[in-house]
Amino acid sequence: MGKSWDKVKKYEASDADSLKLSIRTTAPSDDGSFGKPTYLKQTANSDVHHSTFNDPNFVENYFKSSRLHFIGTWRNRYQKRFSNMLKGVGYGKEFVHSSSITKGSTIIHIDMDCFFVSVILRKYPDLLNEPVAVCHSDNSRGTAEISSANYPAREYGIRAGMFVRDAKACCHNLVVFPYDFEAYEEVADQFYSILHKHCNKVQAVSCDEAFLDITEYDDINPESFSSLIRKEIVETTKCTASAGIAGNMLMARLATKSAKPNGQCFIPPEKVDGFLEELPITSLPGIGHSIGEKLKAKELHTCGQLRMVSKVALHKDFGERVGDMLWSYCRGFDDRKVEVLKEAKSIGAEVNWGVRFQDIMDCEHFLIQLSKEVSSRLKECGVLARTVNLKKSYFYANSDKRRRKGAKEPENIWAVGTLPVPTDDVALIQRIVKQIFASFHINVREVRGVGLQMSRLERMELNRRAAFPLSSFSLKELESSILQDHFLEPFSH
DNA sequence: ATCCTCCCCTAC
DNA sequence: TAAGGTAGGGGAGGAT
Ligand SMILES: Nc1ccn([C@H]2C[C@H](O)[C@@H](COP(=O)(O)OP(=O)(O)OP(=O)(O)O)O2)c(=O)n1
Ligand SMILES: [Mg+2]
Ligand SMILES: [Mg+2]
Repeated sequence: MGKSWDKVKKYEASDADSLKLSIRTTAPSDDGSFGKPTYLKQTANSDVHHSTFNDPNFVENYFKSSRLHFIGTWRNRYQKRFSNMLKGVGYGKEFVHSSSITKGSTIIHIDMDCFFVSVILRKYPDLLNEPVAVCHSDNSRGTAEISSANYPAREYGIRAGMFVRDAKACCHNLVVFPYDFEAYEEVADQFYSILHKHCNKVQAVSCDEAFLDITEYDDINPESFSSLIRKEIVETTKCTASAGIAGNMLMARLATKSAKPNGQCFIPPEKVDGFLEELPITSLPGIGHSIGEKLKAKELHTCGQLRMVSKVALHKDFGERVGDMLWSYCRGFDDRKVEVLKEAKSIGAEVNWGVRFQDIMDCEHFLIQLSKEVSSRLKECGVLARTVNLKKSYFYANSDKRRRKGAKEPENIWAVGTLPVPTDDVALIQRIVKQIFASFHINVREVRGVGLQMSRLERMELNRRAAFPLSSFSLKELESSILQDHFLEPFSH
């Protein structure tokens, strides 16, 4: 608590006057727009086309178009839709089936091939062997991100996350389609219906990807079983999936990648070492850019090379858990269990695109939208939260210096408030959020992103909500107990 | 030792 | 034009 507070304080001390002024200042009165809603104003801060400036319903509309929001919120929709299938099955730890002791586990990992592209190409089968991507923009100078590229496109080096202009530079003939989130949702439903029909231990990784634990299915052949499932998926969805079969989740996942597209791969225990020997360490799940660079700096590239490094040395360089992971994964060891259900620890929403505030009113309007979003997500999950975290309120500190340096990295500021009672009430959340934001004392014109996260979650049915309805606490009471959490104290005015 | 806070990292 | 969200794991370093 102390640390984050220091940050707020420090910022205020370094730029106190202009910031205080900007908070007190409403819209400039000399442009004739005073009193108009911001989205009708023309101002110098409206330098993005679609932004909080010209859309009073920005959060909702933005989320409707955001692929990352679609991916990020998919799990909640899945858990609701498949709650029947998920309830009865335990948390994966409860008991060890006898066959896993005698012959080890059998895990299938299954993942749709170039998912977003496959879904749209159902309507354009002629393009199946042409380079195709899904992206918001088809502008060959655009900076929209490629979401998914099919395998012909990947031959040109096109990858998810690339700017469309770079993808077009790789392949002049790249065909770009827009998103169709409803269709992805539908296909994902069909995909999971099939998986749950065939297996009772399904761990959903994402809308196009899952682990199946078939250890208990003694009398089936894993490869035929996997084939059968893939066949049913392609017949039902008209999209192909690839699968990996192995003795643990790690090897099954790596097997899938090697089998793509539209294939499957079984890695028996005796083939594990050979499979890993030349595999780049960066292909291991959990090893991304940062750890990959560290390893590269040590001239470590393949899993085979990594095996030469002692566990002690890995602990020293990467910490205990990451060190253990590297040591185990490069040997093909992985003792994670397929887990059907995991309880959420936090629920939040954030926007870091198109955020442009002219004045404090815009900011508050935006915070109300975010609060509504989070409140309704808490309700959907049947969960109440005690901690409000107005986090990652990005802004360019002291604009000029930073921007001229070309440093696009925004700085963060955040503060936490703890409620005396867990809540999902939108009015209460709004109130607290507004207070926290007011305490930031930042120039709202510099804000480029806002996030609201709630944690310390409690399941609704375990909570004695009926006995203590929110209305039995006055807002004043709640606010004073939040103040005791002393994140507002130093700025109380 | 263990926990907590404030981050960074990773994956889709 | 363009939609850079979401959630969990875990490390460093300090508090207990
Ligand atoms: N950076 C990313 C990664 C993924 N996705 C979306 C689009 C993908 O179609 C979907 C599934 O992600 P995958 O990692 O499974 O990628 P694909 O299914 O597209 O390709 P692959 O055949 O490698 O699985 O998630 C995205 O929008 N942005
Ligand atoms: Mg996929
Ligand atoms: Mg996937």
